[in-house]
Amino acid sequence: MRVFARRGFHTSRVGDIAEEAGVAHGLLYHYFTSKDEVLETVFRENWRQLLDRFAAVEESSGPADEKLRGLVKILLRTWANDPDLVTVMVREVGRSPHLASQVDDIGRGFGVIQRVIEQGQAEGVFRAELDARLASWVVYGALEEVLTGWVMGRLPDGDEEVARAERTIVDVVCGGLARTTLAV
Amino acid sequence: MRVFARRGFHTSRVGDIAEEAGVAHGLLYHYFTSKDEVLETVFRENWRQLLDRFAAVEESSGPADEKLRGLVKILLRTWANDPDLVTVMVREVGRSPHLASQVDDIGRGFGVIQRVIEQGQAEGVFRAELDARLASWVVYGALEEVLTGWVMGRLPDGDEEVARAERTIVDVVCGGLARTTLAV
DNA sequence: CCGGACGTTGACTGACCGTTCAATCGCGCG
DNA sequence: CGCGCGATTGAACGGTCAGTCAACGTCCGG
Repeated sequence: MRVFARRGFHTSRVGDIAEEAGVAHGLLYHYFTSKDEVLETVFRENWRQLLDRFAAVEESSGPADEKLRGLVKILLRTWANDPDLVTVMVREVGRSPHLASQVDDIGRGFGVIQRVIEQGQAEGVFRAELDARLASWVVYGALEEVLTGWVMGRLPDGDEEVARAERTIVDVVCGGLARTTLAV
Repeated sequence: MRVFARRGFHTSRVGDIAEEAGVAHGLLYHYFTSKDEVLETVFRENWRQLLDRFAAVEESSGPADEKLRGLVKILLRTWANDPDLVTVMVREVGRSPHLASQVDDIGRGFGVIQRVIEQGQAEGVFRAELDARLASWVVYGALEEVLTGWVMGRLPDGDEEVARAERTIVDVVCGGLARTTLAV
């Protein structure tokens, strides 16, 4: 019943959504009260999955930098699996006046990143003088921008590219947070 | 004549823009052929300024990490000076089907960052094994996300905050790119 | 075979908004 | 003073689109 959503951007009209789903647009209003609710549902459902995977990484044992790598992987792999979905999430999520619940959910994502960073600081792996909250935004921003680049077709796509991006982001971010980096 | 633009987001209606400018909405069409052209003009004009300042930094003498710090400063200071403008740039620039010229201009911005990074690699200040192009996206993404956080009111604003953000971003980014980071 | 409950449809509506344009203003020049 | 022309206005238009609703199909239980 939500199959229709995982394809396509949500800048589209109600008619498009319905067509994608193979039903008349009127039918949408039996399941959702408004177009916005469709988007919200899709977003929430998928973001929740992402949060679950984030939580799993956070709760796993291991050093903070490995966890951070795990978080990066999750986001990039999601892209590889379902570009259209990522398009929606990245483009619509950072958007304007959305419901408080969505903001909360997004905040939870940042919270995970922030806590991992703080853990790293406590362990002495990451520099303690950095503002963990800001750093989490930096990390997320880096990820989102690369995803956006793919979505917009302005960065080359492909499996190797995803792997390369994963390496680059992890290197920069972990290196930047790290208390010490060995010269190569 | 463009005073009207530096206030407010461009998700607004033509009427709003005109009202902001203190003229009747019909008058807009003596100066611009369409609403989109207004946006494009505002964007181009301001982005050009930003590019000029970027270029100045790039051409200045000095180590790459200092230049990078300079670029970060430019973007964050722009925010401090004119939040509304940044709102427009950040929110509308990453957007979908815009003119090729705009894409080119944006690309030029990334180009500057990329070249500074490459310079750093050539100088041995930055790790050479990183993909400079991807890294430039990472850097820009980090900046944009923090700006977005301010725009959305989800990160605390204020002069000290801007300064703190500048430090955090520079630390993470330069540290991450750096060949060696000294333990603190 | 009937009835009604539920799923489904798509023509229709009402509002919004970008764009047009005929009418008006006001300023400078002869 | 008055003519003319660019600047300016805002009512009207047309298209688009989210949301409504009355009608129709289908399926099942009695």
